[in-house]
Amino acid sequence: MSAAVKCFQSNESISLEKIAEEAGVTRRTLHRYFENRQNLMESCKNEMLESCNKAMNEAYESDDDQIKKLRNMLFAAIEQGAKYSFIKRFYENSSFSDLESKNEFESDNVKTRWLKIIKNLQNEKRINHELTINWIFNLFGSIIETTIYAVESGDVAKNDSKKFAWISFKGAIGLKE
Amino acid sequence: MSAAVKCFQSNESISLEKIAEEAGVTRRTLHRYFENRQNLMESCKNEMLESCNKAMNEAYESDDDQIKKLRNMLFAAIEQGAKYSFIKRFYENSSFSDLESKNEFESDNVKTRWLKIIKNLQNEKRINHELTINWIFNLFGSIIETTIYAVESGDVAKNDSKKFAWISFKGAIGLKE
DNA sequence: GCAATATGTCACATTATTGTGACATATTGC
DNA sequence: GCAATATGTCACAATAATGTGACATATTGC
Repeated sequence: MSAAVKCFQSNESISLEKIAEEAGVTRRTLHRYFENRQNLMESCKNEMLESCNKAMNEAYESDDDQIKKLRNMLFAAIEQGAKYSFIKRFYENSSFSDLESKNEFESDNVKTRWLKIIKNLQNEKRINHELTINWIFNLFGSIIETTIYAVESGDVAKNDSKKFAWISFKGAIGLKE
Repeated sequence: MSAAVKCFQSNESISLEKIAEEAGVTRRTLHRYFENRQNLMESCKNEMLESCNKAMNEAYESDDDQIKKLRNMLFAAIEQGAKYSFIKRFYENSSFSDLESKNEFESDNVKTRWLKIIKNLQNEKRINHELTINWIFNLFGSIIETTIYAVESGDVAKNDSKKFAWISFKGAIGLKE
């Protein structure tokens, strides 16, 4: 599955042959574990979603301070790397949209927690009042993806990446610490 | 070509049949103008690149103030919409990478101008000194794409979008006006 | 209206991908 | 070591996408 996620990253309609090769098995073996492409994607989705949710929930619970919760959720998502990118594209890309949606409950839980933080900060006038929550949500995801891409492509040193992401996200929403 | 760009947006390996349908012609007609998929992509790339370069160069020249130049370049890119997204993915996505690279000179010109602004602002200590130029470059592209996506998906009102993008980009790089 | 050009329709060969069956060969657990 | 399980190899059918030729039908420019 991680081979598949890696492959889907580069090209969403990559052949199963390539995925099998990346995984170090034959296509025949791949077919033994996953009936078809749809099924493989579904499995990847469920696995990666679970992993992302777990990481972000742990990040949420890692601290009592709201801003540290938020920062740690950002860091957790970045650390998920390809898994996060896969899930993100899943929920916004039409070509993935013919798959069923399970695990929504858990995912909603993460999103609900995240939204609660942002709403609180907004009420406390600690973030720019001109921006909408929807915008901030998109921005959050976008900065995560940018960070993952920047590290993966070698544009930015891995050590710097999380720091940069947090500085930029804070600034982008005008967060006063 | 605009039909193709629109289609490639949703799914990079969409069938030529679908593209023809979107364009309101037969696949046979599509084949009369473009030898093959590669050729169609190449043509799209050249057309969209020219359009983006033109818009961003005009934006650069639209004002004498550096910050307004930068802001207008951001706005111009956002207005390019699908064209910009296509070009952006072109230069970062491996699945596009088997195409030739023409028009690089013009593109470099835009990038050179953009970099000059950022370097100046950095020298004048008007942007966050912790961030690298590479990071800022990635961020710039990322905020543009987020904006285009947010408008297209209806998450953010078209009127607000450019304002949000500028507020967020300014904040993300710590720009002091 | 007529010639030139553009597009549509249909048929066809080619190719890549997919999914599966049958059987051989590794690999594992005990 | 031996049985059970996992994987590999090969063959094959089914499908979808692609590119092209031949000819019919619109559409355009003058």
